[in-house]
Amino acid sequence: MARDSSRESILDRAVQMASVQGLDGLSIGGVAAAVAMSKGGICAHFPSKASLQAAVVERAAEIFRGAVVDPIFTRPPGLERLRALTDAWFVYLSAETFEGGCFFTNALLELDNLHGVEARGAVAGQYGRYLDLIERLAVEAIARGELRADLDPRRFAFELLGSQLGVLVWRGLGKTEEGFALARAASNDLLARSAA
Amino acid sequence: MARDSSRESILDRAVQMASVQGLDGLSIGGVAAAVAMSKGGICAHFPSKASLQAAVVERAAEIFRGAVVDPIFTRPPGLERLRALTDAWFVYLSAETFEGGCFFTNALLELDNLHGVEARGAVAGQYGRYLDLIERLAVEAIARGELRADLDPRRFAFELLGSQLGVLVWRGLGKTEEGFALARAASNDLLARSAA
DNA sequence: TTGAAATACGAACGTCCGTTTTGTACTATC
DNA sequence: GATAGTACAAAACGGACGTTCGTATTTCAA
Repeated sequence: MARDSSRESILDRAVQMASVQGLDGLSIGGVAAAVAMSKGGICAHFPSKASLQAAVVERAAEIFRGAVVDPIFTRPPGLERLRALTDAWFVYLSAETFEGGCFFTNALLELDNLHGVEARGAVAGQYGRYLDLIERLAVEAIARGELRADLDPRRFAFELLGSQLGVLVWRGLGKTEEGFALARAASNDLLARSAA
Repeated sequence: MARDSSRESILDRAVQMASVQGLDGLSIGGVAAAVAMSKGGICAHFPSKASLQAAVVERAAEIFRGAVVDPIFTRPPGLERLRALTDAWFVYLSAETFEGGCFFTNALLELDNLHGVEARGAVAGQYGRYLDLIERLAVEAIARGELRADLDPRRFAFELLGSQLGVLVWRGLGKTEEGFALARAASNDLLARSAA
């Protein structure tokens, strides 16, 4: 098997497993069994577990960007692009892009106290970029006069994220559909009362 | 050492460790070292890891009730009691009642895909009870005419929880104080626009 | 003082972990 | 067709895991 395709297939599987078991709970032996390889074969591509974790976070970021971030830039800037982001996130979750739900929220809350895991910084960095993106979209919508001028874009991002986090909790309770309904209602309400 | 005091000291330490490392990441050897006992000594009190996890969840629930739930019933029912709950939750988190943040949110998102862990149901049950409590407090406030009659108490609980979840994410990003400020603002805004 | 129960230690079991080393197919180049 | 290099398997390493068991210590009642 060609080097790159093998590496990619390992990574794709490892990302899914990490989203379920956690980034720290990921095991080389488990990944090896899942892709029908030996542990040694995995270690040939990733010299250490930490390097595998780092590559998994980077791959998960690519998947997230491809599913949620990149598509919205085909839409016109401002409120419409902001709405596209919220829609894309709900699709991203309901489509089970990651088997374990939201890879980055899981990883952030798993690792936030584990100072020994190298990938922790990368996860926090990706998460921060996502929140900055929401904030930036809000700023654009304000500048275009589509959202209230006195709106705090940081708080807007906080509240929008809150709806998404709520879905994840409802999902953990086995009430995913109710969670989506509540989150859509909350998001729409947030946008409505933020409108200029 | 007396049986009960030993068991309690093991549990108290195990709860803190589980809030940091995760309920699944908890190890008997680690707990043993933390309380300066042998692994065998731990196993004498908890015949299996699953039984330790179950006891940890139950102990964590007691701690949570003691810190957040019970105190609010000294306040008059309705809006005041509801405000007391939000305040108590912020204190509960900022006081690091659990070293790892919010034990139950961590555990819920850790275990929601791990169907093999027995404690998963107990965690979800406790979480559901908390959300039901918020909803019930909202219903009472509505009945007393303090919150809008057309308010959906379930959505109110969803949005209030969203603020609390947001703090946990901000905490994971190393911006705990900003998270508290945003959450307080969001919670106050939620209460203001829900007022009758 | 003796006997029994409670309590915890310490060693060992088998399994899985991450990692390293060795062996072996295949592939491409000369 | 010999050679070099890649891609992976297989096995072994020390260590940590959960669990079990035998034994020592303590506690208390008879």
